[in-house]
Amino acid sequence: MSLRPDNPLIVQGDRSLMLHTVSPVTDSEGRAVKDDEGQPMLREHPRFAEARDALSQFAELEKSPDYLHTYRITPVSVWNAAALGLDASGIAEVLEEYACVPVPANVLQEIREWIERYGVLRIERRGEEFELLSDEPAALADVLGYRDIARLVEHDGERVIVPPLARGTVKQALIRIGFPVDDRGGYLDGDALKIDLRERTRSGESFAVRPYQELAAQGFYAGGSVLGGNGVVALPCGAGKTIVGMRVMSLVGTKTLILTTNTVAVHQWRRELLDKTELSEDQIGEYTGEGKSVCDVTISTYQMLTWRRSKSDAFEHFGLFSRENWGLVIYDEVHLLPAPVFRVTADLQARRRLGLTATLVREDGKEDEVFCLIGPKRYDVPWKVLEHQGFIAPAACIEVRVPLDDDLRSTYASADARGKFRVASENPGKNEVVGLLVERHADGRVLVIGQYLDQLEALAKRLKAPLITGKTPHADRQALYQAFRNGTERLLVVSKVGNFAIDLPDANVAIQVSGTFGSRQEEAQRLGRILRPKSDGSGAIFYSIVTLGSRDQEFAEKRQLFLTEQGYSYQIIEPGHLAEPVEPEATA
DNA sequence: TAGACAGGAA
DNA sequence: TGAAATCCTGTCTA
Repeated sequence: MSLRPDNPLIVQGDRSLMLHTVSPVTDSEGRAVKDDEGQPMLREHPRFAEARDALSQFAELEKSPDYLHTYRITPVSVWNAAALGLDASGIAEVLEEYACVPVPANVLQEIREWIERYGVLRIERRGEEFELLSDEPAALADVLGYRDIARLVEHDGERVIVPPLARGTVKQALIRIGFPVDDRGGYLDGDALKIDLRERTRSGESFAVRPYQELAAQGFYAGGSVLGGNGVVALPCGAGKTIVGMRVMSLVGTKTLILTTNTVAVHQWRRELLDKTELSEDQIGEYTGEGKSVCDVTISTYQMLTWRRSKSDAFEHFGLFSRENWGLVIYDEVHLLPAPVFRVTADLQARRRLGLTATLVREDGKEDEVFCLIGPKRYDVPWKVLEHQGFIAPAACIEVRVPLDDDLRSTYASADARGKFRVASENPGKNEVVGLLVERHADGRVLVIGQYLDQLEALAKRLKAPLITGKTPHADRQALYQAFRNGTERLLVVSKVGNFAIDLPDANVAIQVSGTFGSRQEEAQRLGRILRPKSDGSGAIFYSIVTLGSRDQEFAEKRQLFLTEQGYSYQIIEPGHLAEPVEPEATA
C-alpha cells in the first residue's frame, strides 16, 4: 500500500488509531492557505465523518481533543463487530481505506486472530446435553489446559460436556482467557403466550413499529434460530427501546420477565404494554416492594432480585426466575446490570435474553460479561442517523469554560485530587453563566442538571426555579414534571434523579453544571432528555459548564467520548461570548 | 390498612 | 477517586 497523505487515519502498532478531524485549506495550486496571523487555515477533514462512522463499528473512542481523535481496538469491540457479521478482511478494508500510511501488519494479524477466536469454540446441544466443540482440536485441548475451565466441564477424553447450569460460568471463564464462545445451545421455549401489537393504541393513536425497531427486533430474533435469541440492542434515549422489547415479545410469543432499574420504569413498561399490545391488565404484573404479583408478563427491578436480609443470607427473590416458565428475559438499561444479576444470569442461559441500552459502554469495564452472559450486540444505529431520519431531535452540544475565582484558586490548589474535582465542579462562577443561559433561552423549556445538592439549591434559589432531588416525594415530582409538560413551569433544576426515566418531550435546552467523574453514559442519558423530536421540528441545545483548566474540564472530556463517537461535536465558547445568540439547528 | 419514615445495601 | 439516589423491608402512627 502506498502513502495517501489526503487520508485522515493513522493505525499504530499498539492497535491505537489516530484520526485527524481537520485538514489544511489549500488553494487551487495545492498550497496551504494562511490566515491573517500566518497560521494555516483548517477545515473539517473531508473524510473525517465517514471514517468516524466506519471505525465506530469495531473500535472504541478513547480521547477526542479538537484535532486528533484516538480510538482503540479491543477484543470485545472486535467480537461485537464479528457477531454483527463483520469479518477480519472487512475491518482491514476499512483501516486501509482511510489510512494515510501503511497499516502495521501485526495489527491486522491480531485483529484476524481475535476475530477467528469468535466461533472457534461452540456450545451445541446434543440430545439432552450441551457439548463444547471446536473444529480445531488443538484449541479445545488448549483451553482444557486451564484448570478454571477443566473443573467446570466433564471431559471423557472424547467429548467435552457442559453441565446445563455451568453453561454461563463456562462462557465467563472462557472469555477471560480470550475465547468468546458461540453459544448455539438453543433455548427452552417457555410457556406460550400470544402477544399481539395493536395498530391503534388504547389511547387511540395509530401505532406502527418503526423500520429500525423492526430491524433491531429481527436482528435479535434471527427467525427463532439458535443464531439469535440472546444479545443487546443499543438505541438512543427516546428512540423507543420499549417498543423493540414489545416487538421481540410478540415474535417470541412466550411468558416474559422484564427487569428494570427502578419502580418508575416498572410502571412505564406496564403502561406502554397496556397501551400498545393486546395484553390485558391481569396479564401484566408488577413485582416490587409496592406489590408482588406474578403474571404472564412480570416486571421487576434489579434491586428486588438482589435483595437479601443480610450479607450472608441468600437472595430472597431469586425464586422469581423459576416461578414461571419464562421464555424471554428482558434486561432494561443493561449497562447498569449489577454484578449479582450477572451471577443469576449465568444460570439462565437456556432462556432467551434481550438487553436494551442507550450506551453499551460500562464504566466498570464489564462489557465482556454482558457479551458472554446476555449476548453480543445484535443491533445499533448511530444517533446521527436517527437524527437525520427525524426520529430524534437534532442537538448542538456546547461547552462553556468558566474560570475559577482567585480566592477559590488557592483552595483548589491545596486540595487533594477528589477535593479539586469538587471545588471545580461547584465553582460559583458557573451560576452566573447558568443565569445568562436561562435568560437567553427565555422561550425554551430548560432543564438544569447537576450532581451536588448544595450547588443545585443555590442555583434553584438564584433562578427562582423548583428543585427536584431524591428527597422530593414522588407525588411532588410528578406534579412538577406535569407542570413542565403543560408549560406552566418552563425551568426545572434536577439532581441525579433527572438521569433516568423522566419523559419530558418538550424540553429543548439542558444545562449541565456538574457530573459524575468521567461517566460517558451519564452524559448520554442527560443529552437523551432533550432528544425527543419537537412538534415544530426544531433542535435542542446541550450546555456543559466546566471550570477552565481544572480537573472538572479533564473529566468533562472523558464524559463526552461516547457522544463524540456518535458524531456529536462540542463547540467551546467563552462565557464572554454568551451575549451572542445561538440558534438551535433546524431539522434538515 | 395505608402512609411515612428509618436503616442498610451496593 | 465519591456523592447521591435508589430500593427493599420493617416498624410506627393514625
